[in-house]
Amino acid sequence: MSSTPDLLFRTLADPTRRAIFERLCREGEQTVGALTTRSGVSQPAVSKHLGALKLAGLVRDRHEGRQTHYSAQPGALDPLIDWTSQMAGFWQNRLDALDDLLKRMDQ
Amino acid sequence: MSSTPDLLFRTLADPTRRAIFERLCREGEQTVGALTTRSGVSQPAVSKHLGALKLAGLVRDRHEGRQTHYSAQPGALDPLIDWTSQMAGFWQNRLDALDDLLKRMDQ
DNA sequence: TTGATTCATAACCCTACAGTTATGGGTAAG
DNA sequence: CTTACCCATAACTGTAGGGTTATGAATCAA
Repeated sequence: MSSTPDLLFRTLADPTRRAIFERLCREGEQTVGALTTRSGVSQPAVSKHLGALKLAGLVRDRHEGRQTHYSAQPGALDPLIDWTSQMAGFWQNRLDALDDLLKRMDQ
Repeated sequence: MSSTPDLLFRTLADPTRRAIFERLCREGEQTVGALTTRSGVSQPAVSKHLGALKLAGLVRDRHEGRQTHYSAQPGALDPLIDWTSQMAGFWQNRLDALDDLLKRMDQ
């Protein structure tokens, strides 16, 4: 059902890249120039990060004249949410099993 | 409230390390030797990954004789869950704002 | 047309880190 | 006591990838 979160984890692991994605989530659509401002890195670096984010399906790009607008892609984090709840579910199941065991030992 | 998910993302970005963590979640407590089996890498590599997972608070270790048992640490993924829902919340807010705008334009 | 602006790509450097083998400390077994 | 086993650490290597500068393609302005 849910696709592998591998690419998602690798893409979001870099702090600079994750910060760019967070800004797009918080403030909405941005041009590359706007994103470069206060990103702490050069414009080519930002472009590469945006390329990686796009490859992971985390952002969309929209060309308008000579500038490119990027925006966060809703739903792209779903595999991440699925994975975390699955992991959380596993130890929950074992806690339940332990609970059952204790109950059976009790009686 | 929620701590930075930076270390969590970096730690879970590696596929081998994430696979070890998944196994601990699915199958419960495991010794290093058991985890080395079918991990595809050497025992020292597994030990290093377990060290990294422990540093990120994702696993606990329990010493018993000459072997060390590792287990997934429940709740360690909470910052990750917080971060994702926060990001999801941001674009949800903007969708709501857009919705409001459209309603006001409509009347 | 010329010049300025915006972004993407190329080419390169350098560091972080995942992997390895070698080894030692601690514990159980003979 | 000696041997075998389990794990952690040290030391080293190779590579993936994030950073840079340089440059070109495309668009807008003068």
